[in-house]
Amino acid sequence: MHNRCMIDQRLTTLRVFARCGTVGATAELLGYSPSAVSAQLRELQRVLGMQLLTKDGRGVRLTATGRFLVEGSDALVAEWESLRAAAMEAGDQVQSRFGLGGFSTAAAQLLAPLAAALRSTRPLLEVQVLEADPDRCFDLLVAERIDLAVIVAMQSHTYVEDDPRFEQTVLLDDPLDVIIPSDHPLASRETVTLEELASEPWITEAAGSTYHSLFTAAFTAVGVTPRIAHEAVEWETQIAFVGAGLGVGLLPRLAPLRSAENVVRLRITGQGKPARRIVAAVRSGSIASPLIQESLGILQDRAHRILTARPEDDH
Amino acid sequence: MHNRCMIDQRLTTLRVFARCGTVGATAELLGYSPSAVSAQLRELQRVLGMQLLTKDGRGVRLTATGRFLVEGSDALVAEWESLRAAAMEAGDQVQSRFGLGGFSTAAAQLLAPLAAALRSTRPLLEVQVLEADPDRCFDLLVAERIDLAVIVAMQSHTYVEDDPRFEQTVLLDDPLDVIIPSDHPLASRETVTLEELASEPWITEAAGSTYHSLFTAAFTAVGVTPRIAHEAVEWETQIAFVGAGLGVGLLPRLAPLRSAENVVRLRITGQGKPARRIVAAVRSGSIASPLIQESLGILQDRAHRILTARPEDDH
DNA sequence: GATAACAGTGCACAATAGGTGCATGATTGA
DNA sequence: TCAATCATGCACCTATTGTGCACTGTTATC
Repeated sequence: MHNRCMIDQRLTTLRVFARCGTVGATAELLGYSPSAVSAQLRELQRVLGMQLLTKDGRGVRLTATGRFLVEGSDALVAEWESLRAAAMEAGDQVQSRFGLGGFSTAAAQLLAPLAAALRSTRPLLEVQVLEADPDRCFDLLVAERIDLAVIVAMQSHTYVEDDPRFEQTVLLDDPLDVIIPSDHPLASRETVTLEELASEPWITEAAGSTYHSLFTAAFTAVGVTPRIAHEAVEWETQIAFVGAGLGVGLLPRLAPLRSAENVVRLRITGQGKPARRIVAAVRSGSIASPLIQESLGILQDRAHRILTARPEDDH
Repeated sequence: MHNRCMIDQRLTTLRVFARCGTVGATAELLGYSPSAVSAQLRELQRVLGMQLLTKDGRGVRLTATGRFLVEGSDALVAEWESLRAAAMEAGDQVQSRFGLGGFSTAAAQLLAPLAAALRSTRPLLEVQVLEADPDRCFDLLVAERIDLAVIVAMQSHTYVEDDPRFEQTVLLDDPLDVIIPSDHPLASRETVTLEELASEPWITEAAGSTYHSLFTAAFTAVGVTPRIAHEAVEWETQIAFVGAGLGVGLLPRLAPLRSAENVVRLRITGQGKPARRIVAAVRSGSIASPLIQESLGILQDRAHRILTARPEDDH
């Protein structure tokens, strides 16, 4: 795998390790074997004459020096990205490989169209789309496997909003709609408020999942405590539950209802208009790249079109 | 040759090429064969998807993009150097290899003592000294063959004083002394002025050489036009000429007279006290490194001792 | 204008850096 | 105590990368 980055692969490996914490996970992310990662890190220490790692239980851990180096290298990587982007623009050059990453609905609704659009505007570009959850997207960005990620803005243990390694752009606030069985009394309505559904049995994701906190936030915003009846992992499952009359649920507008039987989607009105914020993330420095800029434009255009589409247009 | 730099070798090659202008010279400087350099540059272009070089006559030349990339990479390299230096300090680590470069007298009078001092204070450090003229020293710095260079501050075609790639520290102003035959009427004097020697036949380096401009500058400062009788390339030759009674000459204090027969060294007094400025140069960013700092200290100490030594102490 | 010198590149071949897979050792939790 | 989890060392292998030489195109010299 040829590296188009000018920063030594071993340093990149160290940076990925800093995110992953274990040699094994680092290897998996970079597409190496654990021994290769181990050897790379050992070699890096030898070459730099620094001790970067120490044994820690059955694993290894960064030393203070190692952490220092990783943190300092953020600026280095950003500098390179920015230089490459500027050189691209200055020379009117074409990028050859472009990696995109995003979580399920984003991949389907935003990245797939983007890839298609880029294929027509830049036939020479080799676009690769990887479906991955937000956390992994950041890992993939650091590992240089992808160049642009579409994620749900949400704090998680491995990610903070103002991480200097990434630059982020808001694409859209994806509103949450309500899905209810088509034989529900409110099914003929155009819109509904959360208060009106306060006593319904709700279907949501498992507590602790990424979207669960979004779910609870939506209700606390309007001062309602929903009764959680069922849990589902995928939207399809949740839709099926609703279709079976087990309860009602929240579905992001981006998630398509497709030809789901017995389920209708209603927009939420009232003070609490829950939404999930969807942002694009790139490595710091690369945002000025023309390819990134074009991609962000296409994504935002697509996002706008989705937001302004009529509720029935579910495809 | 393991690279302790985290910047891709191919980019370093491009940077060296930018200084050398030809593939062959680049290869020589980096210790590669021309084909290897050619292949590296081709590969770099492929990987980055940029055209960096164009044919130019029987050689190749950087494109605008290439120049842009090289210039931009200066900051990148400096950033890395600075990061490495900081990590070294933070982790109290020992550097393993340390390359020194300098022109003849500097190598003998300053670098050799420095290397000796470092060998005792840091036994693990592998010190390498390369004698090279100032121009080549800068090439060697860029090529990462050396880490510190001692040069005579003087404009030349490939070097400008405020090159962002280098950081420079004045070590000493090496005064030029006069050397005259010991049977010369003025030989018993302690000091002399240039005016007193205005009518003597002078021995200097060939016109166009690095030191010739220094020579003429010394005389124009006091409004005297010397009569140049002979030309020599090495100090030893010049001293022999003076010893043979062919004329008088200027000799930097750093250059030792050793056991030269029939020659005495006199200090110059009066308004025109010619000197050559000797500076240490390092890659930008690395100046904060403890090793560099220690070395600069030793060099300056040594320089001070040379300046304050009595004139007779010539060894 | 012929010819020699020079600069860069392509190709066959060789060296070696670097990756894989497995076995091993060390540590933690059940 | 045993199984699970991690890192690492080793033997082996791959493929990246460098070398040497031949070849082409360009410039300078006579």
